[in-house]
Amino acid sequence: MAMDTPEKTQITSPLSKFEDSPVFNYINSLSPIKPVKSINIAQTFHSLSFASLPSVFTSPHVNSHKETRFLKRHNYVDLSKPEFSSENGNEVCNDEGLAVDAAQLYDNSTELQENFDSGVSIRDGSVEPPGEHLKFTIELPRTLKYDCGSPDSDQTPRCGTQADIVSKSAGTIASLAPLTNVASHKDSPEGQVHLAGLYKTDSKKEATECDWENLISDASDLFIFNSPIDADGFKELFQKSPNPVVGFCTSFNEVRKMQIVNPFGPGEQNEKEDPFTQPGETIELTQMDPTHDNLAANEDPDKYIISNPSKAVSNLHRGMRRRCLDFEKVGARRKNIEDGSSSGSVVVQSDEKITYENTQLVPFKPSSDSSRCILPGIGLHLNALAINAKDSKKIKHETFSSSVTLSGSAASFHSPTSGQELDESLTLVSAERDMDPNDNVVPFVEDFSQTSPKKKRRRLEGEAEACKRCNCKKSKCLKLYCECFAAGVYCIEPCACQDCFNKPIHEDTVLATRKQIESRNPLAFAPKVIRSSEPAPEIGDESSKTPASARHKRGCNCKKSSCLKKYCECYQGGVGCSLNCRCEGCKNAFGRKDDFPNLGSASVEMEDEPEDETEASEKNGVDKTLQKTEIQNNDEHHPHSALPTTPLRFSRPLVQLPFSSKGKPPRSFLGVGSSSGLYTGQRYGKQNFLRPQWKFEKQFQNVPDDEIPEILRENHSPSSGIKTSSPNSKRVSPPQSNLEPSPGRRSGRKLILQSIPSFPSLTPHH
DNA sequence: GAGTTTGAAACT
DNA sequence: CAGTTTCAAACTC
Repeated sequence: MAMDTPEKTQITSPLSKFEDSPVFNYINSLSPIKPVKSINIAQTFHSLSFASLPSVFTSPHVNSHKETRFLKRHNYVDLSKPEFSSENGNEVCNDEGLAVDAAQLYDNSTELQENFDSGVSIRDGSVEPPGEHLKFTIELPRTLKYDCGSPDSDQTPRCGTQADIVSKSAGTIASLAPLTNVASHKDSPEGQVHLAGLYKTDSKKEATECDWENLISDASDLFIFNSPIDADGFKELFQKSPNPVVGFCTSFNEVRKMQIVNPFGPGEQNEKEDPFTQPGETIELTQMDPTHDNLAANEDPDKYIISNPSKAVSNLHRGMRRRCLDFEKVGARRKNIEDGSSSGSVVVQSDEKITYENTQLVPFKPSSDSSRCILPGIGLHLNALAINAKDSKKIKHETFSSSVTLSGSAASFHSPTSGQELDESLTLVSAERDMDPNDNVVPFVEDFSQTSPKKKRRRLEGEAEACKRCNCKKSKCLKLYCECFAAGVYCIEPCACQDCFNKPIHEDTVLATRKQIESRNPLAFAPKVIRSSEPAPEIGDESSKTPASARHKRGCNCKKSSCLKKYCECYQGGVGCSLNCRCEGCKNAFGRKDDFPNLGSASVEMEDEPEDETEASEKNGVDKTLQKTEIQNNDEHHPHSALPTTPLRFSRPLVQLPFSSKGKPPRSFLGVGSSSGLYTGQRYGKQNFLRPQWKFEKQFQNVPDDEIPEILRENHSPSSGIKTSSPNSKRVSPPQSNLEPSPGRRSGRKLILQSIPSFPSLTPHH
C-alpha cells in the first residue's frame, strides 16, 4: 500500500494557507491508496510496472473513475483547441469526441449532483446548472496556462499578479489535474494556443472561482475513489475551511457528487445509446471560439450537456497513454482491439480504461492533427516533453503538466490546499527550464509534435529536460541501458536507436521485457533518485536538518569520475552521494558521500558544504589537486559530516547543475517518468518526466511511517535509505518520482517527494 | 562527428 | 555475491 500517503504529519512550514486549512488536512488524511493509483496512471512507468495495481484499489471502479476524471479534463482542454473550429473533415471525429467529452463532463457533474443529493437518476443531470462545470472545464486549461504559462518567468509565476488565492488555485488545479493538461497539450499543441487565449481573456475573478472549482473538482476526483463517506467528510471539512473562496464548497460538492454518482456507468454506455450525446451539440462546441474567454460564462451550459462518457474516458486515456507506457494495460487493450467487439463503446469490466482508450484511439488516429495520431501510444508524452522542452514554452507547459502528472495523482490527492506549493512547483518547473541556458523560450504556439528532427536533436543537446532520447545500438531499447525504456517511455523519432523494439508496435515485447526486468529487480524502473524528506524523524534534530534531500536509491559506484560528472548517477540526478554509494574519491558537488549525514553525527560541516566542487574544496581547505587524497580522508575528517543535510539542501538548490546547459535531466527524474515520472511523469516522467512534482514531494515526506511502505520509509532517515535493499540485495532506496533533475534549483523548497514505489510491491501485499 | 571514457546493467 | 562483459551515455578531441 502504500504508496503514498498523502498524509502529512509534519509540515515544517506551511506553504500555503491551504495546507493549514482543515481541508488540507482532511485531504492528506485520505486513504493513501488512491494517490498511488493516480500516480501510477500519471507516470509512465509506474503504471507499466504495476501489474498488481488493482490490488491496491478496492475496486476497479475506482480506477475507472479516476481515469474518467482525467479524461474529462482532457476533454475540456481540448474544447479550447482550435481543432474544433477546424475545417478539416477529419477533425470532425475528434471534435465530436471532444465536444462530447466536455458535454459529458458537464453532464456528469450535473448528474452527480442531482443523484447525490436527491438520488435522482443520472440522466437528470441535465437539469443542473452547467455553468459552473462548463466554466470549470474551460477554466482548468486557463488556470494551467496561467500558472504554467510562463515558465520563463522567474520564480514568480504569472499568477503571482493575481490574488494569491487564484494562483494557489491554479497551482492546485494544475497539480491535481495534470494529466488532463498534459494530455491536452500533447494531443493538440494547437490547443495550447487557444488555451492561452482563453486565459488571457478571462477575468481574474472568474479565474479565481474557476480555479477553485477546478481545484475542488480535481480534489474531489481524487477523493472520489474513496468512499462517498470520505467525500462527504472532505466536503464538510472543506466547507469549514476558512478559505475565502466563495463557491468553492459548492463546486467541490458538485464535483464530488459527480464522481461518486458517476461510477462509470455512463462510460460504459455506448455513445449512440447515450441519449445525451448529440451531434448538434458537438458542433456547437466545435464552433466555439477557443479564444473566447469564458466559454462557460458565455455559453449556454445546456449546450454542452452532452454526455458521452465513453469518449470522455477514452480521451482521458488517450492522453495518458501517450505519455506513459502502460505495459500492464497494453495487453488488455490489445485484447480489446482484437475482440473486434470493442467498438469503443464496449466496456470491459476488467479494464475499462483500456476499452475506452481503444475507442478513443480509433477516432483520433485519423485526425488530421499529426500530433495526435503519431503514436497511438504511450510514452509519447514524456518524449515529447523532452524533445520540446528546450524549444518551446509550450513544451514547458507540457512539461509542467507532465511532471504534475507523474506525481500528479498523488499530489493532487495530497493537497488541494497546496496551492502555494503548486505555484512553487510551477515555479520550479520554470526554474528548471531556466536551468538550461539554452532553453529558449518558444511560443506555446509551436507545435512540438511537428518539430523537425533537427529541432529535436538540438533539444537533445541543450535540453535540460528529461526527454529521453536514446542511441541504442544493441539493446533494442529493451534494456535498462536504454534511457527511454528505463524511463518507461517509448522511443520516438528523436531517438537514434537501432532495431528498436521499444515502440508501441512491440508493446507486448516491451511489456514482457519490462516484467522480466522487474522480476529481477522490482525497483528497476523506479526513480533512481529519491528525495527524502527533510527531516527524518528518526534522526535527531540535527539529522532532521540534514535531509539529504535526495539521494540515489542505489548509490553510485564511481571510480574515476569522482562523482563530478554525469557518469555518476547521483550527480546526474543532482543529488549528493550517500552512504549507499560505493564511490571512490567522491567529490559530488551535491553532497559528498562522506558528508552524508550519519546518524549521530552532526555536523556543522555540512553547512559549509560547497555547492560546487570548487567551493567544497575550498571550504574543506583542500586543494583540488589534493582533493583526491582529501576525499579519502573525508571520512575521517568529516565523519560526522553527517550533516548537514540542511545546509546541503539549501545550498544545493542554489547550485546549478553543471550539466544544466547541455545536460539532460537525470533519468531518474524522468521517471517521471515514468518510470520516471514520473509516479511520475513520465516525466517523471521523463520526466519531463516529470519534474513538477516537487510540490508533491513535500507532502510525501511527511507521511507517517505506518502508511508508507517500508521502502519509502527509508527516506525519512538518510541512514535508513542506506539500509534499503532490493530483492536482489542491491541497495535500493525508495523509489521516488523526481521529475526534477536539479534539486539545486529548488532551493529552499521542501519539495522532496518521497518516492512512490512504482512497482506492485507497494500494493497491500507489500 | 569520431573516438574514448565511464559506470550501470547484464551476464556468468 | 563477485567478477566480467556489454552497453550506451557522457565526455573529449
